[in-house]
Amino acid sequence: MSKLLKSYDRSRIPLYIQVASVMRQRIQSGQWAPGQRISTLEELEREFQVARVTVRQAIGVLQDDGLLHAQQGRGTYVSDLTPSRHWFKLETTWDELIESIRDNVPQHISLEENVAAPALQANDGKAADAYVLLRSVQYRDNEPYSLVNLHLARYIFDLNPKLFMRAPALSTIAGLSQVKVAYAHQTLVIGSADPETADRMMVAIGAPTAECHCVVIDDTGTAIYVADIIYRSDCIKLQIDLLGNAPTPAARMAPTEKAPKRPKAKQA
Amino acid sequence: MSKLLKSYDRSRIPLYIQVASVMRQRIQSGQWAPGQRISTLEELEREFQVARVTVRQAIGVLQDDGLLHAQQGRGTYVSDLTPSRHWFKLETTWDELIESIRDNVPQHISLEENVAAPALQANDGKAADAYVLLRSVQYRDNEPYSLVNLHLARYIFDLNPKLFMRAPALSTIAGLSQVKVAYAHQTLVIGSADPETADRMMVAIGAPTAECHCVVIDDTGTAIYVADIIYRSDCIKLQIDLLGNAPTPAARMAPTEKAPKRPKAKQA
DNA sequence: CTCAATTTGTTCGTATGTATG
DNA sequence: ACATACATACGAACAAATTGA
Repeated sequence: MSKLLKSYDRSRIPLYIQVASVMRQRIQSGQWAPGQRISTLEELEREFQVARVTVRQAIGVLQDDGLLHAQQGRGTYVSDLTPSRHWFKLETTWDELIESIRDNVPQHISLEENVAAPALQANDGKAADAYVLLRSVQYRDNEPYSLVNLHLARYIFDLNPKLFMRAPALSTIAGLSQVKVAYAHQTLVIGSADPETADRMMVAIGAPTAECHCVVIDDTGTAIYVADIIYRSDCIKLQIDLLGNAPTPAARMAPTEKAPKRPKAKQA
Repeated sequence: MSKLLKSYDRSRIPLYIQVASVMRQRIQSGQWAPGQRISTLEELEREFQVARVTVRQAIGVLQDDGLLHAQQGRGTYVSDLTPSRHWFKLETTWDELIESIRDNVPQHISLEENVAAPALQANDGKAADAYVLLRSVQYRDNEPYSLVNLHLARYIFDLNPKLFMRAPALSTIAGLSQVKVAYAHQTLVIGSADPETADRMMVAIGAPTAECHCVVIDDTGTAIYVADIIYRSDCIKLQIDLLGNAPTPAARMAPTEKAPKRPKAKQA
């Protein structure tokens, strides 16, 4: 261990992983541009206060990921085509949210008919008499990006069970004229993947996740929709318009007159 | 390595750390309640498909953190007083944001007078002629929770340099009658701590962070305030009101007399 | 009180991974 | 590339504390 292990030992994570993590960040943020030659091993040794071999291990990790390639006698270069992270935009207003998920096709894992009420937080309203639990995985480009645990009030689900199994529940609710949505909110915290999540999201156990708790409350103050959604952290981006007058195109042009548009299937 | 290394080897992070990470999550989420006896070593071995010693190492980590205590012959228990995470609420509307940071005292690191323009993203407007760079750390209960890199348009800073050094820049801008705020937005992604961030935030290198990019654009389309803020991930909570009619108490009951009256745009 | 069942604690041997100089 | 030291992980066996019958 180096003499300057100051902030390293706050973590029990292998040094070369930590170094690789920082270098990955620099590449993804553009601080190290595609095609650019990065610092020499000696410079990196000094910067990170680690042994030469440790730096090389870190570089090895990023080479495996295709982000770097080292060449003897020349130096180490950032790959020309660093795959830009494809951000999945998490919308922050009802209309945009409905619009953005309209064509999603949930890949259902299970449907449990008689389940306990979901864990409700402050301002989540009161629990309905009965819930069904819908569990699903969301895909994009055949890659899983979120795991959904949805508690749906039983009587809401019964209004159109088939549609709830086929289309995003939120869109379906928005299209049900019998349902009066009074409040809707979500909270987001950063967590880490448990074994099941890790398995389904194809990430490591303990990898960072965004945990979203989304609740819809009807005009009787009942929480009719309680979704706990776990997103992979590496594909999530929130965009928050602080003044509510964003000049973005589209977004809310069409008043969601009608129900979900019969989602077209994307993946198998 | 066990034969069932299925999702483990997606990460090169030590197994016992991964296991500890999952158990910590269960405690913090309340799935393992305070005072409760957790599964036996044998059960945990089976669940995580790891050796006994590995489970014990994970438990050791959480014992060091004061979250668990094991007793020979009895079992392993969750501590009675698991310190509930005190969330720092990240507001999502202009008025609430201003209000929430009003009394913050930034702990300045540096002020650079002649710096290059900040990296601007889509919809961030055009760059000002000159910027100053203000770097600071935010504290709460003497614990650092965020690192701020603020690019402030030079001419804005010059309007009241002393105040900008003393109070949160956003509040200051909101109180400047000369400044017309046209748009304001922020984006949030999940990242990982580089060495400097790790050092200042007192977390491990590579620990997950919330990276917030907050931009204020004036009526000439110039980005006058560009803040890149890195939060510790374990103290951040976003609360998003999807319909904009949240029945939350307080928050805005007191008509913040001095606050900016200008931007009041809000959808019904 | 003793016994047996349960549960955590300890140790050994081995193999591989991590980090230094 | 090498020699060294220490960390990680496995499986298995055994020891020690607790509990309740």
